[in-house]
Amino acid sequence: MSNNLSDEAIYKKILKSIVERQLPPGARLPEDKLSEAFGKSRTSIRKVLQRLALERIVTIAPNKGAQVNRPTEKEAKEVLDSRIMLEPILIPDILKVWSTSHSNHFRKMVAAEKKAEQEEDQSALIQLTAQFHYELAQLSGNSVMAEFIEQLCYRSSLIIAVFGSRHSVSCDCGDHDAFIDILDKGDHDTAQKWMKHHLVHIKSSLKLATSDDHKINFKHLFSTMDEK
Amino acid sequence: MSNNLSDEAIYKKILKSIVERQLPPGARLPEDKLSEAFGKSRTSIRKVLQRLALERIVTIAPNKGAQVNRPTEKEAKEVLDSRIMLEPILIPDILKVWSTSHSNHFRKMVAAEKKAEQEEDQSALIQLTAQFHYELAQLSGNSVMAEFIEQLCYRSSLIIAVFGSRHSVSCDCGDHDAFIDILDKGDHDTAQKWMKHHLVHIKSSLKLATSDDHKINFKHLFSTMDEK
DNA sequence: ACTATTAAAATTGTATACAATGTTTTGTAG
DNA sequence: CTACAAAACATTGTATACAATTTTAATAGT
Repeated sequence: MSNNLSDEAIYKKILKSIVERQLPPGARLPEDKLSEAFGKSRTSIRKVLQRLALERIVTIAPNKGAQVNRPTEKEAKEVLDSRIMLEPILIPDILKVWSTSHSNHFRKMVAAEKKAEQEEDQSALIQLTAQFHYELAQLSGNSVMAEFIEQLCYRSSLIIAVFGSRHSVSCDCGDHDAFIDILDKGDHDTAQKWMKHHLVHIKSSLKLATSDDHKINFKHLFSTMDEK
Repeated sequence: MSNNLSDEAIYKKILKSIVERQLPPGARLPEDKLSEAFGKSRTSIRKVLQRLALERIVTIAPNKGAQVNRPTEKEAKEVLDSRIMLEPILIPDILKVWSTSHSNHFRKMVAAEKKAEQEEDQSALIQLTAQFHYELAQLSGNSVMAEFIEQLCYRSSLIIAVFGSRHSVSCDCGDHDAFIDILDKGDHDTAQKWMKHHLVHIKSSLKLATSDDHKINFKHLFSTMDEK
């Protein structure tokens, strides 16, 4: 493998592999192996892993090293709730700069999403779906907010990997086209409502335990198990 | 100095010094000196500095090392705009859990703010003002949002250090008392409006250059300078 | 065959060494 | 005295060494 990668390049490669689930939640990330794989010393790798840990993509346990973060239900709920709060607010600022060239750009992205869906290229689909959301956020002109949302999108990818049903991803993209239509019309209110519904839909597609599930009924569980 | 500090403890000490302006924007943070001061190797110090850099408290220029971030006007505007967008949204969730004990806790904090103001303890005042905002955010129950706001509060401290007028901080705290009254009444709408106004007021107290200032009129500048 | 204990291997935590780069000082010429 | 050049110094970048810890494997006893 190419031997002359910057820390930033290594960061992006690892992040991509995680977001696209080549490295699934729970996967261990030993410094040695990564060091060897990228042809750089452990020092550089540690730096990258620590960054990923601060971004909550990876967890580092003392003396046990890094592994891909396996989000809890609490985290899943909080991240999705955050997106539901934030992404709609940015729409007025997005519409202020929205132009035909933006419209074309995002339509191309949706086309790529559909292609990935048809070809069952899960990796590309996940990547493109997240990209749609954070590139949109960038249009708001507030890079502080945009970066925060970008981070939430990456975290969402992990959340869907853990709690998503089989349709959590693909359901998602079919709608993006309709959303661009709304933006083209310049309809603030409808666009905000659409975005909120879109994200609520993603959240509700997650298999989050209801409060009842916390008290597992062992009697019921084991009385029915010997039937199969 | 005590020799057995964890990385987290070092992080907090440096952050505190920056937020309270013992280390002002632009101050250099040489690894050697910090290493010596904390009695730990450069490795630990670097880790802490890199974390602070990701949080935008510090900037690291390649081969030049770390210095306390000196926010640009763009950054100042974006951080304050973000707070104006976010902090009011959390108020409904805060009110859901708001209780007498919370009320008492925050009133104590305001009392401490007033005391710091009287005693002209600038450091304590800055710290308490930020704390008021992010402890409030924590009450929302969404720790993802709360952490983000905490970070924005720390960054705001740097922004006020650079662009603040002399009253940017003290003006700020006189009002916090009135805000608790509103929360006690449980008035969603007024509380949200108050918070928005409060933050807009802080933003407008900053000495941000207007667009005209970008083209400096040197002729005018130097023709009037010899008068004094 | 199974568990507990111990030894071996692998992995992370921390310090340090040295190279690469940047900054300051010193010295010299004009 | 100033401007420029060169050397001395200081600082960061990266790799590596070794200690501390965890994980895995092997062994012994029931």
